[in-house]
Amino acid sequence: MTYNTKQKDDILMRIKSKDKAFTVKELYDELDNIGLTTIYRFVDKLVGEGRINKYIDKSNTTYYQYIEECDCSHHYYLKCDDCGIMIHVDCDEIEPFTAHITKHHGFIPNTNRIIINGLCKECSKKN
Amino acid sequence: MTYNTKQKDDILMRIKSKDKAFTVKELYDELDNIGLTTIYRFVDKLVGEGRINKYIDKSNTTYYQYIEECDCSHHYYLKCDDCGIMIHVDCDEIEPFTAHITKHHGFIPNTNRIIINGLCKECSKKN
DNA sequence: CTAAGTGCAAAATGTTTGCATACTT
DNA sequence: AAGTATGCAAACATTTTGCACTTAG
Repeated sequence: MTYNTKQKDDILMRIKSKDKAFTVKELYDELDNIGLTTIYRFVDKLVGEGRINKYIDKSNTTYYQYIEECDCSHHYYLKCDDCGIMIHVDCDEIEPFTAHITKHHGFIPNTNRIIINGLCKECSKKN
Repeated sequence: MTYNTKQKDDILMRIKSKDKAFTVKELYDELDNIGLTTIYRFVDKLVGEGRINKYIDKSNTTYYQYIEECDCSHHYYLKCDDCGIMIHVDCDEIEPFTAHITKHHGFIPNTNRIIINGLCKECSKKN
């Protein structure tokens, strides 16, 4: 139903190796012998499967970020509005909050994709 | 330094009247005698000022959403991955969580822009 | 052998820029 | 009057599509 190819392997490996958000163009420049179209199609597929996040910044650039496949259901991301870094956090403190949302607001949070925007330690010092 | 114009008033009023995310095109179609460029420029400015959120969905459409100017520092949004609705919630339960992030992770959450993705009541019933 | 995937070139879409004109202060 | 803002048309960048070809199962 879906075939494994060298291209997909290469793209995914590259994506997994990144510790911060990336653009399609970046990926394209880093990978050899892989067409832009292929990257768009595969990246879209991963977004559809919820394996990577997609977002857009002020300057209208679209970024993607890989979502670690971890067994923990208590993780979230801290994304700095200033430098753009995305910090993966794994801690239980989010539990009471998500539990509250489910119970009182009837909303089921997707714990794989919780992103808290704000200022990271370094950037908050600078300002 | 910055002039008030009918166009800006019209656009802002329209934005404020919306209870869900909107696109630039939508705004353009609803407003009379305002150029697309003007809308892009003004909306970008609001994004820069942190008065509206900008995000992109799977189908590559860019959406904007007005951030209510409320004095409360305990609010957040619940955004449904399925139907796209964005629910504004104002409740204290988020406090311990954001306090934890500040204290233990040295990260200062922007409490105006916390968005929790997941499934709303209606959509979770459907699935 | 068949279904799925690839990649080019072309098309479509969305966004930004240059510039002359109009409006605010 | 001086500094901004507007809006058109053109330029630009990004993303998608059609299609012939290749590859995985």
